[in-house]
Amino acid sequence: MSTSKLEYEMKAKIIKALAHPSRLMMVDALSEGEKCVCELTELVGADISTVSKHLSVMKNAGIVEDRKAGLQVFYRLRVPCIIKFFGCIEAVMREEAKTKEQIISSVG
Amino acid sequence: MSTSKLEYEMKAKIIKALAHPSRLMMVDALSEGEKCVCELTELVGADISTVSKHLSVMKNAGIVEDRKAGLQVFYRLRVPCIIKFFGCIEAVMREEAKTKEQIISSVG
DNA sequence: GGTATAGTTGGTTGACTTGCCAACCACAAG
DNA sequence: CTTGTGGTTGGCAAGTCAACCAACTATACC
Repeated sequence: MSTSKLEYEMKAKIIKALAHPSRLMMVDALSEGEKCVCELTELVGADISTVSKHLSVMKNAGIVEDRKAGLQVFYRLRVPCIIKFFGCIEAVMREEAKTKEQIISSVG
Repeated sequence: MSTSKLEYEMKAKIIKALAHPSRLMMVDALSEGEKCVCELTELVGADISTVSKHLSVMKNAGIVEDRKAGLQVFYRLRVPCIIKFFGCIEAVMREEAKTKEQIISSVG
């Protein structure tokens, strides 16, 4: 089952949309439920225009969707499994920590 | 359980190392078992120096590890769960396809 | 030693990303 | 209709990334 080049490009676009500390922080927050831009802005501590752009990157990638309510815009995860993905990323980090430990103990 | 800014940065680094079509293609190939740089070069169809740099990005992020055997260097996945991650990315793509369908049928 | 092969590293160039400010749009409430 | 608030968009400066070529390292084999 060969995967086409176009498909890899689409996947890369989605993954790229997750590949930023502030965006990860927002996704983490959104895993608890929808949040307005103002809440996310306070959370990440950046300019609201910056946060808005981050959100539009993720929206464009299909990771989040929005809903306007009065003056506020609420964002939520469109595909909750994104959260599980983090488990594997943490596994990579644990592996790395383990390797570093071994290096340190072999030097010590 | 609040996650620190540093932790988000580390996770983002790992995710960023996956966020490229050629690198995804290589990870996919490596899920079948280790491959030498020459095989991966042929697979992605880029200059060998480009492929080598992609691999070093992933190695630096802890995604792959390498092993030298004679003239060749073999790379393999360090944390196989990376592959499962793709399942979720595909879910995002399916959701997106579904939404587009709805838009098209509502227009038609 | 000399030569060939497999990879890595350095350097350059063009393209993309990020973050902020400023300007703008949309809704709500006087 | 004006004013205020919440978001978005445009634009710029700084930084990062990707691809190739060229130069280099490392191993193998003669």
